[in-house]
Amino acid sequence: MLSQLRDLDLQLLRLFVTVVESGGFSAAQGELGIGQSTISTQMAKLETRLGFRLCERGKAGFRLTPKGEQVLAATRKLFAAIETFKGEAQGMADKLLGELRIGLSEALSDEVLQRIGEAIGRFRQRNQAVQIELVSAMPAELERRLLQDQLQLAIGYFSGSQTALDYQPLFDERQRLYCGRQHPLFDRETVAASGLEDGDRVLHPYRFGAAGEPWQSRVSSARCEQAEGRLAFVLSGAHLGYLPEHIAAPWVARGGLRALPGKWDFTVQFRLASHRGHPPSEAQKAFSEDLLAAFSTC
Amino acid sequence: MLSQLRDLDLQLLRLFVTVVESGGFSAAQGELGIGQSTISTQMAKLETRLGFRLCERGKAGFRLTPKGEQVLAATRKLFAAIETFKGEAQGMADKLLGELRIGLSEALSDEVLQRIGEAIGRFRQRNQAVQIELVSAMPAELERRLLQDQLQLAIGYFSGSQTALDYQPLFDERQRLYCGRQHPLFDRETVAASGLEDGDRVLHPYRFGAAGEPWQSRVSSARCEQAEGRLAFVLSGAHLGYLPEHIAAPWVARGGLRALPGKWDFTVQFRLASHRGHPPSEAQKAFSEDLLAAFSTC
DNA sequence: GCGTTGCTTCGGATAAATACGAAGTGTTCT
DNA sequence: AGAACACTTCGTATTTATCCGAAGCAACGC
Repeated sequence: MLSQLRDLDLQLLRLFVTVVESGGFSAAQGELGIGQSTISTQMAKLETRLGFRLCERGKAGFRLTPKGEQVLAATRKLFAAIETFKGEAQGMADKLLGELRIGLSEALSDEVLQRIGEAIGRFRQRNQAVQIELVSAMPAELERRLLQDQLQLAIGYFSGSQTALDYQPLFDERQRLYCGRQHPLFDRETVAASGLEDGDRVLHPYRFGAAGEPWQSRVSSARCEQAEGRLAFVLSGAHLGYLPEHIAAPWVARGGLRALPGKWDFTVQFRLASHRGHPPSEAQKAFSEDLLAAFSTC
Repeated sequence: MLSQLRDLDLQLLRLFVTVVESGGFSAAQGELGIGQSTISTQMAKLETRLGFRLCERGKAGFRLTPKGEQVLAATRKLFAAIETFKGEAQGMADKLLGELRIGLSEALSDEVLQRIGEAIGRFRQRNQAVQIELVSAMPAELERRLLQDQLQLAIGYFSGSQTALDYQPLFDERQRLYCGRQHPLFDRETVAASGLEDGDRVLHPYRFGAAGEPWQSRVSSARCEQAEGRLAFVLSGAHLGYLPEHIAAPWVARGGLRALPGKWDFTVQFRLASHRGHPPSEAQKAFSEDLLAAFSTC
């Protein structure tokens, strides 16, 4: 009646419930591990805060007052709510939350997509509720977005090594030099280096990594960043160009493309990039793990 | 992750919410009235207990972590539950609860029943949720049940004054001496005291209170506790007997009964009795008040 | 570079909660 | 009547919580 139940003391309520369950003050002292005088004081404090008596505990044993009954019920409800909260907080401790935006380079092979799918599968089996967004873009764009924290992770073949970014190797992709059916070199058994010098090559405006292309042409009147566009140039018969094997393979099978000898091949390393500056979220760390695991068997 | 959130500190959670609403530690120090170093310590404590970080508060302003968002939502739910509890406890403070068993003496007049009804009406307008039970029984039985705490209150004409019971006067009931049509005294204009001595009186085995009956007969071959039975004896014409006026009135009107002169009348006091030993419940006190108020205009 | 801001950490003062035991009260049991 | 029991009250000790200010750190803006 007096004070307006300032900051209801859970410990007092817990004590009250224990006392009720024990059926008396002195009976509860074992359960609570404190002396009965303390219990008496605490109960008195609780009753003062509430403004009414919770139990009769005179001569004739221990008995809840009607209000005591009501308070007991209300307290149990409250404790249930607290348990719920604790459960939620507890379950949250080792749960992955937040969102994850992942950039993917274009023209990934089926096998790579398969493995990325596997990584997502692994991740989804974790205790998580993460919003995942996949974004396809060219490598330079991916790096830009990483630096602006629009992406947390990106998979692609990245030119140099931006010091602000962290790279981890995922897999290698073989790039071969192709010519189309109409190209003069298409029917040649052997291809001399001199024969290549005059070739008009499709340029990739984006620099491949350290493992540079073994051949640079003098002439280059075509440029395209995307593999599809480069394929079109090569199919024209007017240009030579590097393509990933998995893009060219079906055309080679149909006789529309031919790979020049292996000595001009090179491999590009696809890597997983992230922003070095900010500490990664739990979700990001976990997904990176899952990605690396999925690609570990390459 | 470490400790299992031992006894979740509401104050810490309250602080957390305030900090979020203020949008930062130093911004919250005005709101909370404590220094920012304290806020920092408290937040760190909360985060330790939960096992994870709730917010980022470096250089670039204040921002909740995903888990922080979740905890914020869970905390608000918890606070709602606490408010509910406080509301219930608060509302209980001045609410009447429990049950009330009230004994009523038999053969109450319509007017008395009317007033008891009025008392119940008053009581029900209070802030209460009391289970009321009415029990009709003879006065001796009512007193016995009061002493055994089977009843909290009883209304009746009680013989002596049991020291263990507390009595409060409610109203007076006039008892008159009646004879039936067949009785020799029925047609006498005047009735001498000597004429009464031979009357065979219906005895009431239960003693009326201090205001004893002014006439005791020598002969008494009939006894009945209930007014109805005494009425039957008197109607027989063979017995004289005391009856409450309200019981006799309709028979007098029809010429079946006649009241002997007023000098033999006496009044019985109906009283409200309760067990002196146990302190009365709030509900009992309230109902007693309402009863006394209802009868105050007698 | 240098000051500002926002937070963290440390040490120490103060206030409050929590506890115990002894003494007291009132009831019940023998 | 006296012992036993259950609780209350009182005085006090000890632990714990709470808070402040000073110093330290890192990032940002100028």
